[in-house]
Amino acid sequence: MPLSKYSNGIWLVDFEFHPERGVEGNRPHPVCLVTHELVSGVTTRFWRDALLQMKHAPFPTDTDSLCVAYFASAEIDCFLSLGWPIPVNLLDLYVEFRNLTNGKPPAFGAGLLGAMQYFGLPFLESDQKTAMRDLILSRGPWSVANQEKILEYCESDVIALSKLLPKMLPYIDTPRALLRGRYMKAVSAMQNTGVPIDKETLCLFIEYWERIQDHLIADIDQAYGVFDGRTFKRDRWENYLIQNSIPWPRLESGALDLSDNAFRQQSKIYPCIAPMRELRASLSELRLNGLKVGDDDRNRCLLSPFRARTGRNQPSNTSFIFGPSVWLRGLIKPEPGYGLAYIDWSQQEFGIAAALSGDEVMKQAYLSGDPYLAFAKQAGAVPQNATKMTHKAEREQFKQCVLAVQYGMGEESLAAKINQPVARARQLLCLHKQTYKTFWRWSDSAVDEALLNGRLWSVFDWQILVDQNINARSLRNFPMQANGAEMLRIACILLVEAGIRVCAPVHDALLIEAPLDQLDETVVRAQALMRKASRIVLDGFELGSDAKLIAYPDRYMDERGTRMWDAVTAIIQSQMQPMAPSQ
DNA sequence: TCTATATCACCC
DNA sequence: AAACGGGTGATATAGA
Repeated sequence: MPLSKYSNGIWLVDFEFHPERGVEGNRPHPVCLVTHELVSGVTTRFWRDALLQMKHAPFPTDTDSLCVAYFASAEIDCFLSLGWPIPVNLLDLYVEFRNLTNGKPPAFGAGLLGAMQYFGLPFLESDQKTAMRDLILSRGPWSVANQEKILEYCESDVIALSKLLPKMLPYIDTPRALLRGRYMKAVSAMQNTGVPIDKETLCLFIEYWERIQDHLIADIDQAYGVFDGRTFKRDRWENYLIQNSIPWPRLESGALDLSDNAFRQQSKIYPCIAPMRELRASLSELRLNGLKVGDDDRNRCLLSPFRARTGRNQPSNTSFIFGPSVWLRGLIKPEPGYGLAYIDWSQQEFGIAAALSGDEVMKQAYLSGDPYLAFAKQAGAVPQNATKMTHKAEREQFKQCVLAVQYGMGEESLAAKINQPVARARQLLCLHKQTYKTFWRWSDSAVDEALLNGRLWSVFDWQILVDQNINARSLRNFPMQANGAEMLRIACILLVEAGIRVCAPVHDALLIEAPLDQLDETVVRAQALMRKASRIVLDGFELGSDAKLIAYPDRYMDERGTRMWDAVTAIIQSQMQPMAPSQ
């Protein structure tokens, strides 16, 4: 990577910060900044009061300078909090270290400490780091001595970075690294925007959840007697089964199979099981206590970019509103005067597979607008004039077959999924192989490539290092998932840079926000940019998208969750009634 | 009583 | 060895 072109310097930066008022979900409150210019070797420290006086960063952030950080979205979050212009060129050594070691996890993790250790560089002990982090999170006020300690610590990270950069340079592919850096800026913008949440209802759910559970259990468990409070007891369930002479599937380990799947199977034969299945399904955890909602009622959390091996974001399920069950997405509600849109690419992985494999038949299926039905037609399983309505069952089976192929599923699992004999599943998989021969050659070649050369990579070179015993299903899936992640990153960059407020990325979808009078027009622009992102990743092949619009005062509602949402809100209503007079 | 593991549920 | 890709996280139970 040539650094000489950056005539205004190479600036290594690190902020220390804590969430505003200590509330997770709030924007960061910068405490201090240390910069180090690589060529001159000059290090400069800035405490918060100095930072607040500045209208822009205390170093050049134009096209002729390079800003370098470790997990740069955090640094950019601080830029946004301070209202500073964002650096044009951003290099994130965290992202590059993840890419360098992806698939072979470094002994000390992917943090700065892990990277330093990996390259044989000295570094601060991790317990010292923890102590310093706690000191910063305490939010002060700090004594002069402690301020000095915090600055010292911040500086030690910047100096570490200055040692790490030269070691990593030989492995860094500049244009791609800067593209990933651009994504980190978009990540920061999305984290800064966040998802608007109906906090009132959120608080009601948390407050009433145990009462709702007790209500449901009291109703149903009297016929079984297997609950101890809110806990389902396996041995009591076993007793119930013995007493009622009901056989039950077991796991490899000999334990009862208590999955919903087992309950579903047995419910068909023993209808008395059904109510217990319903109860267990509705009791599955609420998990809302960890949701990070700021004082302005917006869900903000670390999106954890590049955490997954395929390069996907991997935010915490409890912190992020898109983590828990879909019915809880009803908590997403636009602010007055605003609307939201959830835009997802249509059959993204199928489209990626078609385009990158160059399978013309598969591309044709994608372009038909209904790949699953098109597959059934191409395979000769339904007439050419078949529709979603006339051949619903066939379409569903061909759809499940397509999904099965994407995940590398075998015939037995597919058979179970579609509730058909294994022979039928085998036939479907055969039809896929016969219909999409070019795709299958491409898929085979990914496995060969990985085993031969030890790595696989996406179009912009997100790589995975592969050892001999990795399973072939992962390898076959990697090109689809990793390039899907690549496409999402490009879309985030394009939308954010176009000034669209992106609330969150969801693997193959984006949640965006706009004032109500601009919502329709913003969605049109966003969809155009998402098409553009697909062309960039797929060498001109275009993927379509579906948009679901939500206008204030409506809330987001996923059709899969409507039933549960209505049931829960009804119980809360009934529970609240007796309290009404006192309010 | 605390921790580790297995199992399960959920997301795309 | 398993045979559904990539994940996070809660809970029940076994074990220290």
